[in-house]
Amino acid sequence: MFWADKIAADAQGDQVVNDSKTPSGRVHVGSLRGVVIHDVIHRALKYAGKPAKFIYGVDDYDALDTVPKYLDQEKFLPYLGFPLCNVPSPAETASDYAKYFMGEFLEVFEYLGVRPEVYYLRDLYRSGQLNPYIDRFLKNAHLVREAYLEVSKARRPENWYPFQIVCENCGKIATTLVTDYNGSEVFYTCKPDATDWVQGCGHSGWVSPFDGNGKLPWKVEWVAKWDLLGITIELAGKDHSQKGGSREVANAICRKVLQKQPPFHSPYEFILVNGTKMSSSKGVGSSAKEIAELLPAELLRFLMLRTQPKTVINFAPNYETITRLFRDYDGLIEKYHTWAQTAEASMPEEFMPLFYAQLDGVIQPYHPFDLSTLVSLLQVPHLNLQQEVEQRSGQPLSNFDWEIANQRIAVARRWLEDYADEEEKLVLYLDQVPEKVSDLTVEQISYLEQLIGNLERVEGWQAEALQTTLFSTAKELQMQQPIAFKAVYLSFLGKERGPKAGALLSYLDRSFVISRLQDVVQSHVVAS
RNA sequence: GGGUCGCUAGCUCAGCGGUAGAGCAUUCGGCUUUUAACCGACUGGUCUCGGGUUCGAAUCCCGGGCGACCCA
Repeated sequence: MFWADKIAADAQGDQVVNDSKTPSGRVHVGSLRGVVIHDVIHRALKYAGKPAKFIYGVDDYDALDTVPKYLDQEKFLPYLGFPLCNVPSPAETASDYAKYFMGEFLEVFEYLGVRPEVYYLRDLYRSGQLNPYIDRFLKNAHLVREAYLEVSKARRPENWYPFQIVCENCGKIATTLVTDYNGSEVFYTCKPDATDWVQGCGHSGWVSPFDGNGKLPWKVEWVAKWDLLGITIELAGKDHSQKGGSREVANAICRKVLQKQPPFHSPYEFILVNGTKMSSSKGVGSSAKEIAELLPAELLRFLMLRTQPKTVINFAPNYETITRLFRDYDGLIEKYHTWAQTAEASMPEEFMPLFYAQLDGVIQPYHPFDLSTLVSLLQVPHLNLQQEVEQRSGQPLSNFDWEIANQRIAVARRWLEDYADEEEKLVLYLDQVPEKVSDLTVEQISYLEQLIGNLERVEGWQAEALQTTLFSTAKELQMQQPIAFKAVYLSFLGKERGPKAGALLSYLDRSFVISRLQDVVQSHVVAS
């Protein structure tokens, strides 16, 4: 059974699926894995006929702990340690920092057809909804300390309380330490040495912890959210899921203080780019937004779904990875199409990743056109792409087929522009003979010699005629066609393969083509 | 130093107690014009290693190696 359906099958009663994110900066594609996983679990629940809802929390009461390098350091450094919702927005399009970056992320949600109910922690705190939990955790601070000690071996002082006040004097939340609670107010100090990345102002005093004056530490806050919102399913990235890690601490707090079972949990793996973890602070890899601009939504979902949550996804936007992704997807579409015509009862499991990759839950078959071919065609000069696509498809294309084809053309074009490196692009050797021609065999050289003569005589200089000449010359010498074509490609591209040779030559001047071929033949004579 | 997850065909992955699978690549064959693109076929694996449990292990248990990550 597909992993999400398995989770759905085991669920009893009403389900609330939750996921959350701290909007501390630009979001990486790796963060989408959790989003898609939770979305699919939610869909699987509904598919299984179980009542379920999907909510998404924005942890905007967390502190700004670093200023991302793509932002104005001078402007944002003074806000280090502030709750994210109290930091100004980098642009006027949003009211504050948290909304700005979350807004970017939510655009990607929309693009991917992920539509959870989004809630902001600032609202939960300021509206007083979390007040009962704040009171309870403060009164049971000893149990929270116990959980930390038992699970993560972290010893907290006897007067440590699980709460952080937004300093009334300097506005920071990261630097304050609560050391007492009298049932309605806490005593806190904004400590200069609380963290090694920002200094507190030294202010201290009694203040109410309620109605947004501060926040619970996030492992505790997590538990409060679970209970307040009735969350029953929440997975977490592997980083939080370690033994003694934050999720386990939260589970222990949940059991000790609330005496309730924590939600269903299972860890999921990262998405690596070129073998390293994506980190938004290091700026390695591609942002969710950038990848969403490259890949159609279904393909991006498919990327995350075809691999089980516990397996690492290695994603690099190179030729190999990208074309394989599309090929696998299109292959499944065709297979599904064949299966759907004999339509039996339930969908085989192999189609589930495809099914859940759809935005609207309907798989609409189409006549696929290979992405790698489009990448090639786009690099052939003077080519009528639409016409070429139609011709090669071998059947009339429907409007939907064209929609998909045009989408793929856009992907191929963007990939060539933004991601392809020189090795992956077509490079014409205009000024010099490629070194690789030394690989040519005697047979291939004689083919080129013969070709020179035939090309000098060819009427006009059109792609079709040239293509015919290439073939007929091979036939004259009774050569295998691939061997002949390789000789041509090596002479102009330094590679054994290339786009349609006739079209390639037609773009070049006859005199250049002939003199190049003569140079190649000559160099071979000299070398041998 | 401790821990979590992973390791299956060249590559990407499925299988998770009952005779090792898919796609792609490779190879071979075809192609009087689909030549980075078509068609057909065949290859290809002591399932990371060593023990154990079992009638039977890729699948469960223990230990080693390697990789990714987390905590110190």
